[in-house]
Amino acid sequence: MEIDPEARIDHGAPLPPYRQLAGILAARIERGDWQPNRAIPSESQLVQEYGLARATVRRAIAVLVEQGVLFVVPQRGTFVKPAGEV
Amino acid sequence: MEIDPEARIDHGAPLPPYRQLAGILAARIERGDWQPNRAIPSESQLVQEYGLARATVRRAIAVLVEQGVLFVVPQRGTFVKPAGEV
DNA sequence: TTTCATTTGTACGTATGTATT
DNA sequence: TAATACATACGTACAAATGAA
Repeated sequence: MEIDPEARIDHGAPLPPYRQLAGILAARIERGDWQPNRAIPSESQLVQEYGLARATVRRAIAVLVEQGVLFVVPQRGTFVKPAGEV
Repeated sequence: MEIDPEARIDHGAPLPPYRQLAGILAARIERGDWQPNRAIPSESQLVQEYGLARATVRRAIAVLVEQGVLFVVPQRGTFVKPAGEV
């Protein structure tokens, strides 16, 4: 997919921000920013880091959960899903 | 699941509105309010009919799309998915 | 035990974009 | 030229559960 983990959100791009963020986060996981079973930054932190609304951040996370890249534990955080099973 | 297709949204119930609506719409489809390949009411109409925010209505629809009960055609409407395949 | 901050879950209202009719 | 309908995004608010102080 060739996504730069250092990329910023481009509100003028054809790809909507929530998909851009999903790609960026996936690239950062791929690169090793966060290990399996470790939490990624909270939604609030991602909101500040990427300058997006929380709803947009949540949507990006939903995409990755759908893809099996992340899993969410209510009231605890969002974690990187281990490769083959748990 | 025994859901009354005539039910209204109860904001005090444990089940969140978006899930209540998903159940109600599923019950109405089951009952035959809308036939396969026919459009259900637009999001705006459902917003008015059930007194919910559009985001909530969309979420309920997303649940049914996920379950294979409905399918969305952008700019055209939301349709009842035929039973076995298309 | 109580309090407080953190984090995700849910919902509201509004605005703009895009494609179809 | 509108009107319609879905797509996306913003900001705000409150609830519930967790964990630390």
